[in-house]
Amino acid sequence: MGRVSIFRKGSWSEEEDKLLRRCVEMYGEGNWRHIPSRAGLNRCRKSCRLRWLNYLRPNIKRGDFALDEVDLIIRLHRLLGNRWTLIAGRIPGRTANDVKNYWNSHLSKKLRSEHTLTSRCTNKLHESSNPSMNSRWLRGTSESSSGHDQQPQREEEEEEAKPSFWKSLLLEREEKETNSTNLAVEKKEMVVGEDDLVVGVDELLQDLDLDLDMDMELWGVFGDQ
DNA sequence: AAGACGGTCAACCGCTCCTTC
DNA sequence: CGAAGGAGCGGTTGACCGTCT
Repeated sequence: MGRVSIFRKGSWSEEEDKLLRRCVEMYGEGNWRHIPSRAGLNRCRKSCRLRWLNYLRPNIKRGDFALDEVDLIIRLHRLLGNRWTLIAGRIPGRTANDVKNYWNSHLSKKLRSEHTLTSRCTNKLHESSNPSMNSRWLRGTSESSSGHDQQPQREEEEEEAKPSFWKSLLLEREEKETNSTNLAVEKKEMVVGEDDLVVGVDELLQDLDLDLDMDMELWGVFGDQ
């Protein structure tokens, strides 16, 4: 016999938002068990918490992710994996849900397509003295190239400044492709690109040293030293 | 113009971790 | 020390919206 939830589900109304915001401002965050009744909401505590954290909380940034934010997400994801709250904690105004959604809808796809394009790009890298400019994905236009190599577009955007991390990402991926795809190589790759990563996440390492030390040991990153 | 399709994002679900007793 | 309940997290879903055919 299935139990029917007594709580309301689905999208939040403005009135519910107002009640929740007022309640949290009055009683503070935490104690989510009591929030629904205090606010007069027919919502479960989880729903209230999520709504507050992802939508109502002050200083939440909305809209597109800036380039440096994307940069940070990629770097942190390489270090932390899918620990979205930790990643989001390093990006002011962004929630774990935001980061997770952005990763799933933008970055994972980009990295996947990059994965398939890497071998092609790699060949060009060896031919060219200015390798990173040849791949479409580096310009953020990694749509399918319909099976055959396209002529490099030489439009004005060709000379647009390219974030250096894309270059390093490509080179790191190349390294990875060349070596192999197993976990051992993943670990090695962490070491290869370590300088770059560590510079980008110094603060994180300070804040999370215990947590990360554990991760790094698990991944063998510091074990090689 | 309209239906199909794909992308995005808010919200839910189930699991794990943490705290308290 | 173990059990129970609460809190938090990541994965997944589904509705909505824009674009394509």
